[in-house]
Amino acid sequence: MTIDIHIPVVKYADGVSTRTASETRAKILDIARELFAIQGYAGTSIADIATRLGATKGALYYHFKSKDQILDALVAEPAAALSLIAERATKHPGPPATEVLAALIDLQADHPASYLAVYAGDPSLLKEYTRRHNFEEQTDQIVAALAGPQPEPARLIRARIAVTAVKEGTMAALVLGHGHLTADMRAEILAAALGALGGSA
Amino acid sequence: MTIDIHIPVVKYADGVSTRTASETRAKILDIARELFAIQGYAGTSIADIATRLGATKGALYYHFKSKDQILDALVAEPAAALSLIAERATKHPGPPATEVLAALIDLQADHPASYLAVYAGDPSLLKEYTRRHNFEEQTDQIVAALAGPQPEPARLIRARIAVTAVKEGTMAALVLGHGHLTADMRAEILAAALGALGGSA
DNA sequence: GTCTATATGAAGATAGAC
DNA sequence: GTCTATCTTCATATAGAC
Repeated sequence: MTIDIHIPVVKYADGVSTRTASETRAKILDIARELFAIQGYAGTSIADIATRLGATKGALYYHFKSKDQILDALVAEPAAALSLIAERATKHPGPPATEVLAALIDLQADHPASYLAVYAGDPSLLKEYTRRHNFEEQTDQIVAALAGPQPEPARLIRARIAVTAVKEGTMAALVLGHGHLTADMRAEILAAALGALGGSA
Repeated sequence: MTIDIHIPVVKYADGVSTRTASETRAKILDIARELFAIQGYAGTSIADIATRLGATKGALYYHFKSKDQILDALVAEPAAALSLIAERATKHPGPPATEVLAALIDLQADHPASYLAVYAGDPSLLKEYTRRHNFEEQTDQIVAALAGPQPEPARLIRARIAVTAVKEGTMAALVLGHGHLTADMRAEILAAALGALGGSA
């Protein structure tokens, strides 16, 4: 899950040599992603991140104004993607389940660590983040779309299970595959989710 | 999810009338269960719990020596039950999947809120609690037992999805049913999980 | 059993030197 | 861009009166 980044030393006109701010920023986000996933958002301190960065809190605050901002930066991209999936799923009357579930798999595969931390359900993160964005509602929309119009409770449950299945399955597959998701695995996860969703689709 | 408890006023020989310690203790655990589930372990303070209790932190510390102890008390029972399921699943060479998954459903239905908080994967809680107990290993054992001997990666993934399916499905069903799990729903969840698990069982 | 008051420490955040 | 030093807030936990 850790990404090796080659850090170039940049020469400025005035002769100051240093790592670029954007490189450091990216590194901070990598560390935060991992720690939030392991310890949760509330369970991770700025000091934790700074230590792993090999720097001090002061340095970190040069790059981010607050802990919230780190979270925002981390979550922004996958949040937008999830929002798009929810929107599409809701718009069309009966979107093929296969399509929606596949989109969820690909979303998570594209943003493994941050998606994991966000979507895996860290309560402290959800609580903090829901003040501005809205994950649960988007998930609910996707579940509702999968369940179809006027669903029985049983159908709703199965839809929710299917969504969770792609989440857990993709996460597990990424772990087994050291960060890479094979086409075979993707198909397998999709099949399992559809198996859970059951009849009609 | 909140349980209405009738609080008896106890008359002691010396004339002191008060709520019994065990009643208050139980109430504290109820509140902690709920808050931990919503905000996470790290995201919930002793003050939060005391406020909801309508008492002060000092009073709370009379009943529990530390925040850790509240967690321990909360988790002890479902943890023991999960441990038993894992043990049984591992012992018998090829335990019927239906049996194992049903046991998981019933476990969660019997301990909804605390099981939810424990098992739903609050990272801060996991981190804190894994120092003494071991949930992930037990889950892994159950997954391995479901997958069978020398499983392909795909089979492992499906087994993990099946376990997650009963977790999520039961939780969703309990929410829909206001805390009660009907036999129909139980069967539906089991079917969905088996559908995700796929061939052979 | 519950209260008030307080000790102690950790965490988020800022100021200003280098 | 990074450091040290410091401020502030909030959390866990304790002490002792009632």
